[in-house]
Amino acid sequence: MNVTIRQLQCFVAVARSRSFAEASTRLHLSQPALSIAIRNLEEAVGGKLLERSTRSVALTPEGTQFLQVVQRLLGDWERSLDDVRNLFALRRGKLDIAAIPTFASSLLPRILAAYRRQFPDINVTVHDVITESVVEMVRAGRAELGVTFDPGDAQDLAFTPLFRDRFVAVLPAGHPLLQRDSLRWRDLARFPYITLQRPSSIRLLIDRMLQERALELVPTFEAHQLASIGRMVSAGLGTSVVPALSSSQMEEMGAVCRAISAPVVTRQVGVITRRRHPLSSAARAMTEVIAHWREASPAAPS
Amino acid sequence: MNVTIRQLQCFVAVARSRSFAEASTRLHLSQPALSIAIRNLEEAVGGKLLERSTRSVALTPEGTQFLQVVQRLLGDWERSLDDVRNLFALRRGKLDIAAIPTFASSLLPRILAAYRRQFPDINVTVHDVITESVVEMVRAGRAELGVTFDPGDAQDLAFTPLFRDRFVAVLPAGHPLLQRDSLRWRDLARFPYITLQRPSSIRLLIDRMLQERALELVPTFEAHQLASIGRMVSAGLGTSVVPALSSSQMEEMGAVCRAISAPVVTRQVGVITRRRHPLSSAARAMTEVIAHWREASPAAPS
DNA sequence: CGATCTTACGGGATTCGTAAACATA
DNA sequence: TATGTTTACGAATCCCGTAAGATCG
Repeated sequence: MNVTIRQLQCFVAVARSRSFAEASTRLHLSQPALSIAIRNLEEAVGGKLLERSTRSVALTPEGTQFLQVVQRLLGDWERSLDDVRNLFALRRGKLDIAAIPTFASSLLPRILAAYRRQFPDINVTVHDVITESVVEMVRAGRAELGVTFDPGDAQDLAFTPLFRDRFVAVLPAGHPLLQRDSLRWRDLARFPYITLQRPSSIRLLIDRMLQERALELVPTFEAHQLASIGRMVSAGLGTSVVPALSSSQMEEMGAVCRAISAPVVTRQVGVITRRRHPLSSAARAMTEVIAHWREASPAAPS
Repeated sequence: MNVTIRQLQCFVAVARSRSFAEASTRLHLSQPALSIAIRNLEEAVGGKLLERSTRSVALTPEGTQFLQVVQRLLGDWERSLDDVRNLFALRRGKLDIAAIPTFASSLLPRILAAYRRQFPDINVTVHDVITESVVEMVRAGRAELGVTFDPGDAQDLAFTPLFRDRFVAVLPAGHPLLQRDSLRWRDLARFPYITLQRPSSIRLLIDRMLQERALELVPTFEAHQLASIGRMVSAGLGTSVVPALSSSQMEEMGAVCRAISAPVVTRQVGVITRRRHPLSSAARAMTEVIAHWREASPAAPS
């Protein structure tokens, strides 16, 4: 004795047109089928909702009251169904992405533009935060996708590699080392060295590498932001090493970047998501846009 | 591709227990049937609502949002269904009755008591108003039932007779006419006569009768209310003629009633309802209580 | 008598339950 | 391997449409 949404729609249609015949055509249903639908509904609610003679159809008082609430319910239902369908059809929705600043300010804008072209009605929020915060936000579910370095040991996170980001030297314009196309780490040791403060993940990575190779670069200046470093370098305070992702940002500030060989230090950049937490359609679409972009430019960073 | 209320209940059950197996027992359904129900629902909304592996069931972001609205919708639906069922089962509801004051203050209270014993949760409002207002209120739908005289010519009203109400003479205690058990109209002509003011329907009925019989009763006093007449009579100001329905009221005030013969003047009292406007269950139950009461006391008024 | 709702009945689709296959921790 | 979901399939149920019947204006 289960009531069906269709039965409610039938009831509303008959109540509105005050005629079984007219309502049945409007519902694309035969008259007898409509009769039975109403009968079953009345059986389910325990009484007559419509008083019908061969020449007239009238709502009972109970039917009048029921009609009000059913109309509201059906309206709510239609709207809800539409909402969730729009969500799946990517005609609506929102997406939170956390990304390290170097990525957020270099490659991400173009990806966002492509995404927006394809899904103009999805609201994307970018959180450009430090590596640790990217991981934390994805873990907490405050961002569905995160772009950062391989977290490696995280059991609850899935990592999809995008590319390897190399470290490059940054030098002020006119610096003597710029005579050469390619530098080695030890070349930098002869000049004042500017670096990010701990506990930046970039700083940690470089320190660990230097220690392993028994190299030494004594920081003369330290800063929090890559932008600050770029300004300090271009002001001639010294040299630095930054991810290639940020080289265009550096050069905008008047500094010059050079690849470093011997050894080539890279870090794996990719997309992290929560394991056992399915993605929204909007997020899945974003991963696909990213994958497509990655495919189109395999050697992504300059 | 029609969504069923059952499917929504299935979805909520699975989402709550995060297990198809547990939900299926709770829904009194086999596991496969539940699987298929969810699959069909997902097909209808256009995407996955639940991400399921053999060891875990998790809501997708769209599923999470959908769950919220579906829970609210189902709650509203259950409540609405309960409401209308209670209405039909006479466990809730309201009923407006319009009745002429003579009936409202004499026989109606006992009927209301019987009704309330049987349906204690139905809220009954009694409108004791003059005859014309009874008809008007029923016509306007402000009262489902009306107790009054036979309206006769009304096309849009149905009249169910209850009993014939006779007119009786009212006299002060110790009045000479009280020597006799039964009076005639012309006996009253020798005494001061108190009557209701026009256009009371009682007054009109009596006037018409008197005119037809070529009798004459000149009013010495006129009043609006039967209660006033009772007081005036018991104060010895004169005699009057009132419906037998109000005789107990008269006698409470110290007046004495006597039947009038030659001729016996009666009026048909009954229940009026709107034609082509079905009654609520509460109103139908009231008509049945009234009919039952009528059957139990065929010669209702004293 | 005519328009309209209801009942009767056969066909088709949907849904259900049992049993087997499948997948992951 | 063991638990839990999905697929396969036969059976029951439900729903629909056509045709005949009933009823009120």
